[in-house]
Amino acid sequence: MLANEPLLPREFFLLPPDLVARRLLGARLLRRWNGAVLAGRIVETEAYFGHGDPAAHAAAGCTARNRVLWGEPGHAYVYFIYGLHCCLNVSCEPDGSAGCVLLRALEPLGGVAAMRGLRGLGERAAPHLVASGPGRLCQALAISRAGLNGADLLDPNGELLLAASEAGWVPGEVAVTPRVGISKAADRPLRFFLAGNPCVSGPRGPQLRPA
DNA sequence: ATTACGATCATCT
DNA sequence: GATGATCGTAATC
Repeated sequence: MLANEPLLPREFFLLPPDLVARRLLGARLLRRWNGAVLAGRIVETEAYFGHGDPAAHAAAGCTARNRVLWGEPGHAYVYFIYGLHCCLNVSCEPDGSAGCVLLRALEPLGGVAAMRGLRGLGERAAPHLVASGPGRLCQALAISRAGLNGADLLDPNGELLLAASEAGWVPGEVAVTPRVGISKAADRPLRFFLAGNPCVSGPRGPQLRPA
């Protein structure tokens, strides 16, 4: 059951988004769906700051779309983009600050057949096609704005939550690059991923120094 | 391997 | 009215 998983503590998300993004690598995202549990390891993240970050949605100030960013940390900010995709963020920083972390890719761990189905992939599709990329991640876990935007990811009874990595799991090297797909502040090194993991999306280099 | 483009719509100017 | 934290397909090198 999901309720037995060791969830991340709320304090984990009080830190600035770059630190949270870095530390979220290796953690697991769990989704209760249709009586099954879909699970994946977070292998790629991006940090967006609540202040001084023109690429962040929070730069527009508090609006109807992004208001969850200003609330309690550890909640889901889900938004619709390019007319057909959703992206999932985790709010961080204390109440009143709007930092967040975009979850960009998962390594599938459980419920993989269901995830392939949600993605419209064949049974033989490679794992790295299942949830690598923010839009693919949401499709693979049946995450949409309706229902999950604003959800508390630290509620053991919730449908979507963040669990610690397995006991004994050891993170490998972390790589850092500029963020993907943005036009403003495109030079800041705020994308983090597990070096060498095949489920990472997008460019894998050149890498900057590990944090 | 790399580049280009269309899909499609909520949100903001 | 323009833009966008993307993806899949197609074309070209």
